[in-house]
Amino acid sequence: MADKVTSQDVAARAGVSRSAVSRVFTPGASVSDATAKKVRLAAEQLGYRPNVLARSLLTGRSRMVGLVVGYLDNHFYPGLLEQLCQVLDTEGVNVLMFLAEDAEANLDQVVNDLLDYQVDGLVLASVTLGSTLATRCEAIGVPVVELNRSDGGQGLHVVSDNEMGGVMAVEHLIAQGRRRIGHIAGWEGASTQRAREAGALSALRKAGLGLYAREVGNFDKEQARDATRRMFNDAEARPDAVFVANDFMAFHVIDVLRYELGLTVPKDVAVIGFDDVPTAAFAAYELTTIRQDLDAMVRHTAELLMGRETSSRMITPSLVVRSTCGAT
Amino acid sequence: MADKVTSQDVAARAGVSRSAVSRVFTPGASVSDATAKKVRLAAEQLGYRPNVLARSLLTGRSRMVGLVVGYLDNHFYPGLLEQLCQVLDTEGVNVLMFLAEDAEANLDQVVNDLLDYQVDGLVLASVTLGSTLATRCEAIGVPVVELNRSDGGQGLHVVSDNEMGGVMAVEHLIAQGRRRIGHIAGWEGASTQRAREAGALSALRKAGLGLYAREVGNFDKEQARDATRRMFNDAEARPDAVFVANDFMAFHVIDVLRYELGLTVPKDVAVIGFDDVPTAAFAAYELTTIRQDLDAMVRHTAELLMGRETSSRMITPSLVVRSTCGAT
DNA sequence: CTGAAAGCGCTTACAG
DNA sequence: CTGAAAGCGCTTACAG
Repeated sequence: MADKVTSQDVAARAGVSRSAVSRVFTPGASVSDATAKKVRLAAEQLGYRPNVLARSLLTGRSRMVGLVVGYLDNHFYPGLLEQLCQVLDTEGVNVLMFLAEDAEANLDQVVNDLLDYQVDGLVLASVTLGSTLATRCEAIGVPVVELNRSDGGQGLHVVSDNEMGGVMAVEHLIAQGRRRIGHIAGWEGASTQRAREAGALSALRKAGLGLYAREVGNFDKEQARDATRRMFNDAEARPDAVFVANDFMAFHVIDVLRYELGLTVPKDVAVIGFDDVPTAAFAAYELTTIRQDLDAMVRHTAELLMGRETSSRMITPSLVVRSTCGAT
Repeated sequence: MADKVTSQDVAARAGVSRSAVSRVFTPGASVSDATAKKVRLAAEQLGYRPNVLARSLLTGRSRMVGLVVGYLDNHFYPGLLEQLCQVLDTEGVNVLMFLAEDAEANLDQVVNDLLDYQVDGLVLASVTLGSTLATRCEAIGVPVVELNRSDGGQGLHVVSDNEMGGVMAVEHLIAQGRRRIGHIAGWEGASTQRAREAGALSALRKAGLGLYAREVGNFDKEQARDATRRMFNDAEARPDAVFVANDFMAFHVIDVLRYELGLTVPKDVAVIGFDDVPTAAFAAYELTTIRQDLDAMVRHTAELLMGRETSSRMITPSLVVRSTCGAT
């Protein structure tokens, strides 16, 4: 194992000081062309690359952002991760990943770990920070942005206008002639869930309707299936439409409706989801859904992290019509 | 913004030296209970946490591993990422993410970036490193393991026995009575593709058959769809089965077969995929496939990174029978 | 433009 | 068990 080559080595070979070497690798520092040339040559020959960690110790900036995400099963999150990596890459910052499986449970532990790495910022996808830690992050000047969650009224958050999305979903169902509209909810602790449902309820109210049925799927595969079974077990009085709180659950809802209960979508029951993950466009589903503008969400998140923006934002979602909500 | 609290601050408050503070936070160092207690109390009160970056400078270990992955659309990779994060977390190491969209193109750049962060190891999921960089990584003692790719005969790699998988796939098709077997290939530059196809061919040969049709889908959604259209455009002479190089393409192949060409799966044509991603189990697909043992792959990768294992490994895949390959 | 010096926050032999 | 000292690899005022 070769010795690590340091700025000292490069300096020696180039016949300059370490300061000079450092300047050559610091954009905007003042070095003569001659010096720069000598240094770059020596660095090249030696295979020298600055140690980012050592630099961070001095500058106080690590050029890393911590991302904590609850789970990756819902393809919304890999998409988010992908976009975030790309956008941050253009800023020269990397993503330090953290999976908080049991979500809120050990989140404080996770965030502390991340903070120990001196991350320049934190993005919490679908998880919410306790106020103690939030205060601490603020104290040490680390911006934390909640993405797709907006519980703490305090901190920064970037979310879709989920309530508007709920309204759009139900209005579409009603426009298609549906009247017996059910809702399969996600985790009720999530602000996204509450807002989506609130929107749905207000659209129903406006139409002089109420929620025809309601079950909780907790954003979980099996629970969504069970919720569907319960909601449709009375063949006489079943809903003619269901607004599912996210696409991930909607696929399972459709599978149960079609392959277990023998119902036809959309003829017997219309289904609408939320997110517009890639699978929603698959011919086997052709899921009508409320699209979250991931691009705008991630872009604003990056601006917040970079400190070029300082306020939370609500992103406007849009209706994507596919075949699962055809007219009766 | 509060001043950062350092080990010096804690030492002062606890009335000990910085060395003592350091030892308290170094597992296995010798400190008296009394000292430890005083230090922990002071640290607690001050909200002190060791700076991992500073520590890394000394120890030469950053406790970060770089992961570069080509894309996340294929759900195989988010799954892999998830498992890797979990397993490495138990070792106290974090994952520094990097997306190499245009794959092999700027990979060297990406790897250099990662190396600048002093990562303790590198895992390349489905991408392959140029030999120059590979040598450099070896020189500086950074293990690099190729996961789900095994081109460089040199370095460490962890892959499924893809050839065996190809054999299993075709043997299953034959056992179901299929004889006109087509193959929709992935990217031919990938070792995984070549091995899977080689296995398929050898199983066909053994049965006295040849490949009935072949098209290239390049592991891409649209290309897979086009490949399917080309392969099935002659209604008289179409294959009665198709082995698709991965599940991600297989879903699109099935969609085209069913919804564009009006064929029935498996009655008209049997389909078998590779990977066993979660969507394969969805009722809308019920895709028969060759499962890669992600758990074993990730576990071995971690062992290699930790230096507890030193040799490459081939993991045995398994056949998962679902309804897309029913008998004729 | 350039170098000597101090210092980022921590760890680790070395004495005691 | 404990502290003083040196040092990890780099950057940044400060003089020149």
